[in-house]
Amino acid sequence: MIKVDKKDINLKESLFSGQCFRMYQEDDGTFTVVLNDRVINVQEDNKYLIIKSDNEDNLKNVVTNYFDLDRDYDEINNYLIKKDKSFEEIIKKVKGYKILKQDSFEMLISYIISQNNNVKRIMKSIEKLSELYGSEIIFNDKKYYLFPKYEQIKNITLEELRNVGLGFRDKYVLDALKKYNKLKEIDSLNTDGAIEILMSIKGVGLKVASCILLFGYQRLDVFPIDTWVKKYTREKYNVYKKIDEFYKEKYNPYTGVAIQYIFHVKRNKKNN
DNA sequence: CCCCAGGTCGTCA
DNA sequence: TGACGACATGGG
Repeated sequence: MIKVDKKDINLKESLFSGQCFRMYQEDDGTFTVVLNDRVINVQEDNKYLIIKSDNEDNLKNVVTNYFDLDRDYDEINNYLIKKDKSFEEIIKKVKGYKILKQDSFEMLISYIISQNNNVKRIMKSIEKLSELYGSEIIFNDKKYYLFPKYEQIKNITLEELRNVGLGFRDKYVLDALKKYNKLKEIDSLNTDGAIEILMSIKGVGLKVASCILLFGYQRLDVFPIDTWVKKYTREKYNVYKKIDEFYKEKYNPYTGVAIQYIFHVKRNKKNN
């Protein structure tokens, strides 16, 4: 077991905000999250995150990195407020929400699966894929399955993928695997170049590419425009077209964070 | 049964 | 460019 300073993170808001698909709230109020290479259970008090895991190697760094605890969100928030006064209200509502640093390959496949799909079924599909092809982890006497590594599914066939029940998205996943090696260029590319490479994968459009870059590559300037954000932009600013340019000018280089805040507020309102 | 899901593709004007 | 239906599957 380890303890880390939780800073100002709100665990539940960050985990259950649609960016992550491998989190579970336990009956005792703690959260279990399947990371890239291990399973963690997180309990929080006022000041600390108390972490247990099947693998305690380097655990403090792993957790600090995953929850991005070392990033100065105050600086980002102040920047957004300076750019747009209406963020004072928004930030009050989303305080503690952070963009998690998730695995890029997992995000690639997960967000391809997410298209025209609902969160429940997305989670189920990812769970199935992990069960069939990922590594098994035993933690607290329970079995968990890590999201498969590229090497574990690179030779998968369309027929095998059918068993996962991805619907029409299975051929998109296959194309992503085929083009996997090209994605290594992403780190050396600017935003537009990175988006272009991702969109060369069949089934990856602007929205999915943006999610992959924001959640899997921590490109905080990249922002997914979805139906919620479109609605908000229409209602608040009376803007219908070129929404991407509109926001980029307003909030770069933290447009991704800004749009996530807006999305998060909208979604919470719906869930009440 | 019909509707929808954090979209994208193919097609046609 | 822009609009529009199809797309697999399961939950409401």
